[in-house]
Amino acid sequence: MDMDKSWFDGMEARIPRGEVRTRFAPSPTGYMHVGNLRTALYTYLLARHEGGRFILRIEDTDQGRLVADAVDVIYATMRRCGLDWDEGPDVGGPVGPYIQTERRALYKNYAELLVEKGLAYRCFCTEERLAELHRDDPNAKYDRRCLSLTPEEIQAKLDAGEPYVIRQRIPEGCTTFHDAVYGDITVDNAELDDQILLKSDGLPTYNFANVVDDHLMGITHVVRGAEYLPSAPKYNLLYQAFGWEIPTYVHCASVMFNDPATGTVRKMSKRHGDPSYQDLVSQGYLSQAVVNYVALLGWAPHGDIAEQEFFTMEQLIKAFEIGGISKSPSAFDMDKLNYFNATYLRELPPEEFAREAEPWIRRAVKNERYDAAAIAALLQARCEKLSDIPEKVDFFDAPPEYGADLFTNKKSKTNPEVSLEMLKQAYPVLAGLADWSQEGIHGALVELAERLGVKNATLMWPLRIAAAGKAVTPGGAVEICGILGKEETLRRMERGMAKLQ
RNA sequence: GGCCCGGUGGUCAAGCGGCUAAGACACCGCCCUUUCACGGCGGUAACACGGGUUCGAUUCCCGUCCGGGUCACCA
Repeated sequence: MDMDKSWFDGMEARIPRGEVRTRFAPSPTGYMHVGNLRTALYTYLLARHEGGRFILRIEDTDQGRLVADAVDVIYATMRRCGLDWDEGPDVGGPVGPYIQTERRALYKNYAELLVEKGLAYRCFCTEERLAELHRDDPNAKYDRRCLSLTPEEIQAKLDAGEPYVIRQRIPEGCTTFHDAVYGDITVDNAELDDQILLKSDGLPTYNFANVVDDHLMGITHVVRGAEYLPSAPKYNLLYQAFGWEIPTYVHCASVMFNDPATGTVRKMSKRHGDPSYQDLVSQGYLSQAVVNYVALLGWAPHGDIAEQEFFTMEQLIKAFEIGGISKSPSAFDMDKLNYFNATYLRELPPEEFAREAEPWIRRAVKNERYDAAAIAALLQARCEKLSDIPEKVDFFDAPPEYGADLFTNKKSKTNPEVSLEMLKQAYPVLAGLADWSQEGIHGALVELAERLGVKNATLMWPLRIAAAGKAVTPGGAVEICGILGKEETLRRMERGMAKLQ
């Protein structure tokens, strides 16, 4: 079993030292969970805060779950969120390749190394036998049958071409694992299974690939979800087996989903239809808003900025500290995301908001005569997300059928009779108006209201109802009429008056 | 079920032995107003429970309860 170990020295020599290095290591599933996004963000922020490097690694060792173009989804998501990486599959780097399937020979070498040291062993048990074991006792761990195979028996099976996996031999005793957020966690090794390191297809399991890659890539801080906490002690055992330095682990509590429909809270999952990052974007949420909100889900700033909620990426980088990460799970709250999104939307320069809003406006307003930018101006303070838009502006193209009862509004002191009178008075004024700008319309109407001795609302309400046919509209009578144009406004007023005759 | 982790208002959360226990979202009220929003002002609402430790516990320890996570040739 003499093997050439020159590869080992070669790999070890490439490991970068002396800088903080973090990595985001998603598996390409085709979408990004909000929880994953948060992990990516924290990982990124930690590296940037420390002036270190942020690495992207693709964990595609599950051949049964390959999804086409999934890597592109990861790239696109991270770019849109402002998470730029220093090393990765596309940009390369000193410790590549950065895709696990392109590193397969490596894992095998390292697994064999452990076998040689007596810290791992080949297991020829079939999946059927393992299933049987499990059937007898659902909680059963592997019974180590293959641990007692003699060298001759092993060689014979190897020669016969029997498939096998490589398992780590878990020693007796207890293992204490240290986490930067949770502190020391100790478990009895008896709780741990002789975990599989190398699968029978020659690819590594997640746990093994993680340790090997994190080591070889010089990762100093591993940020990941708290769902990995129970298996974390196994990592120590692996690092110890290799004699490698253990990186700093930073576990983050999971993101739960607060479902307003059912009023229940549960772990966020695609399966339940909980929104992924892509879903949010397609619903008209801004990436910066999502990133800002998600940053605060499980982390809080400290010191004199403890009350700050709105952060640019630069500010997050400056403020981010491991000490601010919380230990308890937090619920993703749509209401709060809406608040963040609405705020970001409102703070956009009007032209930029108009650009974002136009496609959504045009879903409902096909008539090009109606100016999208003018409509957008009405919308900016009135929507929480872009997808709110179409239903708010549908009346421009098609005023709905409405009843005369809409003309009654107590606060505006209107009823059908008053409304008819107001429309009759306003009609000639507007018909004769030369300046059909919002200023012009506003001036003429305010003047008319004064002349008639009624409050502005008494005149404006019936006009707005006639123009839009809806009780609630973005913008008031002046703005709506301005966009509709004189001709269409007068036509709708006629229709309104007809209803009131 | 075993093991691991957690528990401040409905939600996100500050607090890290001594506070009238911040702030934000949501909710309610008032103001502004050309409907609705935006904006401004104000309000309701919390330390899961029981033992310790201490002059003093939301803060430290233990138990209970509750919640979550994890027990794959998936990551």
